Amino acid sequence: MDAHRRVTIREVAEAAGVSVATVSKVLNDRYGVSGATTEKVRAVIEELGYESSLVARSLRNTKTNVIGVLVADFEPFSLEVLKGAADAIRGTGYELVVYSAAGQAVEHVGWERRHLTRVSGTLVDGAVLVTPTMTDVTASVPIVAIDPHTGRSHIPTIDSDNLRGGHRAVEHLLELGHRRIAMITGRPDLESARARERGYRDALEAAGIPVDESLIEQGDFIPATAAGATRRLLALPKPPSAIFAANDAMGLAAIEVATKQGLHVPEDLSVVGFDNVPDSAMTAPGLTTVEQPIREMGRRALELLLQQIQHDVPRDPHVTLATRLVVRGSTAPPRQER
Amino acid sequence: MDAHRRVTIREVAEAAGVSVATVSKVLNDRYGVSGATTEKVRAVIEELGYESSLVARSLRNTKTNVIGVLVADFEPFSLEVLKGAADAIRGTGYELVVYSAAGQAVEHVGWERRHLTRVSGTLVDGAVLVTPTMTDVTASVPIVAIDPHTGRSHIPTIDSDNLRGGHRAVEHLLELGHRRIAMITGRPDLESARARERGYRDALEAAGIPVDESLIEQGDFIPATAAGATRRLLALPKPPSAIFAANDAMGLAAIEVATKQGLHVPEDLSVVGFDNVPDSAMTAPGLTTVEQPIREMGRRALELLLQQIQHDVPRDPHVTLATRLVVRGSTAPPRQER
DNA sequence: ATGAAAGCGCTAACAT
DNA sequence: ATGTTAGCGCTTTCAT
Repeated sequence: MDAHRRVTIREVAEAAGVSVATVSKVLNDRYGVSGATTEKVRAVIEELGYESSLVARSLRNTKTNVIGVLVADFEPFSLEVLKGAADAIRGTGYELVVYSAAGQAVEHVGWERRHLTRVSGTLVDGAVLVTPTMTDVTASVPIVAIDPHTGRSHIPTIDSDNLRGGHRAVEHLLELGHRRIAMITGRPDLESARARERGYRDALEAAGIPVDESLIEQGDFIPATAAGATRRLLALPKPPSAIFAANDAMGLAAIEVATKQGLHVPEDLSVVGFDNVPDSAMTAPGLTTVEQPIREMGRRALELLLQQIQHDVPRDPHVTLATRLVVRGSTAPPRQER
Repeated sequence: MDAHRRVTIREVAEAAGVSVATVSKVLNDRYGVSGATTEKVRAVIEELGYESSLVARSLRNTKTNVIGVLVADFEPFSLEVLKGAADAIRGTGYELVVYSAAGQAVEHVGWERRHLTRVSGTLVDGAVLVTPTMTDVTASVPIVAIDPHTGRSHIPTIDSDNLRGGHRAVEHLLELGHRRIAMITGRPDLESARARERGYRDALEAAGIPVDESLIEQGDFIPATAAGATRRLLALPKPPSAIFAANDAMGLAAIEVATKQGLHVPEDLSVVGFDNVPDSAMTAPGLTTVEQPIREMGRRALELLLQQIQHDVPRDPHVTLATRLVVRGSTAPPRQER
């Protein structure tokens, strides 16, 4: 396997009959090397297939031309972010390196601190943290957080408008004529989940409908938990005519439970989700949901990071992107208008 | 931003009143450090938030406990591979680092050689190359290729059974009663595309149907090209009753063209694709297609790599995973059986 | 124009 | 048990 040991700058220097310093100068287009020598060295580099070691170079230099993206795992959200990051980095001359904590102790809160510390200052010129569990991190390079669990903080942050998204979801149900609207909430320790619930409450209050706490169930973003919540809601003396679930997975679970109980969605029960994951379009009926511009979030995070790295301009450090209501078949006016 | 400079082992040593060597020993659980000193050092590490630099450590050590995955870009195929790789790395203690050539000159054939050379020998203990354009790479670490453009080579390879997949697609159409079956082929420079075409030819011959070259159009995996090909096929004096497209994107394009011409799919024309991308399930009618187990390919690649790294067992270096026919609404018996 | 030497942060002999 | 030293591959003064 390792028939070919790594070719080092030393070997290039020896083969070209010059010093390592000279080779380094050629590599980095520094002044002070004659044309003839440059050509000679270039030829040897080509012949030996030499490529400088990213590691050695990083150790010596401050600048590496590498941007790091730190994710807890490769799941739909982070993968979509990566697409956006790739969009934004195209043509910038920077390389993108993604670190996943997947193999290590991911469950440990603070994975991002460990990883960030290991790569910042060496190896990367800046980093994007995807859904970090904490934001009180310090690093020797600029960092940007995407949708941090704890909400905005002192580090630049990209998130989407969960508050208005939640508001819009409920508004849509109100417009259809619903008055008893339940909510299955997300994990209360996550800022995004809390904002969605706030949107729900705000929209009801704006419509002059008092919030009925018995219509609010905690779902923790987990389908199984949401299924139980749905059963309880439907068993209520006065069950809701619509449910707003804090994410699509829970919304789909709610539809499944309702359908199993012989109810028709949307005729007997309307359901709205959040996220717009691919699954939500593939079921019958399609799930009405609030879309987050995840790819755009990745793009913007990278742009913000590059700005900081290149111009060192603080700019607007907190960007909130708009969410968008996607209406599909899971919502309709309630059976009996009043 | 860099209020906090990177904490180095030196600073830890000074703060603890010991030498760097001692700190290093504590970090790596080496013998020869008293309990008291160990505790003292640990405390300082905790207090200063020290984390060893991945770069410096890599430069010094042979082993880094990091696996590299090299992709040309973040697109659906490579992202699915990443999920599989993450599956396989969980609990192994290895970290996953993904390098994307996206920001650089991707179009340049041989991106993988450049990247591999830069990270191998330092920084990673092994690497997975995703759809590399070349496989005559040498590296100082074990490498595994997934679905290389050029087919199998001397390096361990994971691919899927394109030959049998193509065969199965056509077999399905034959079973439905089709006899005039056209094919829109992929990029002829890619081994996977050639294998799919071979499967098509084999299946026809096995059924005793001579291959009609006028029914074979080159589509290059590009929807627009496939659309033109479909038009030509449908304009034939004796048009085909079914089309096998070498990928889903082209299959969907074929359906679109046929529908625009007033034909009904599958009544007037059956279409089979290849890949089973999410889109193929979301259209009406759903596209019958051949599924590649992409995630599984990522998983197996990582397993194969770890085997090589850990036990150095060559094992079976070429793994071909089975493809699977997914029947949806785009195929049916031809209108007039003969 | 070229090279010798120092040092980036770390580990591993080899002293002591 | 602890420290001293050399060196991983590279860049960058500073001499020559």
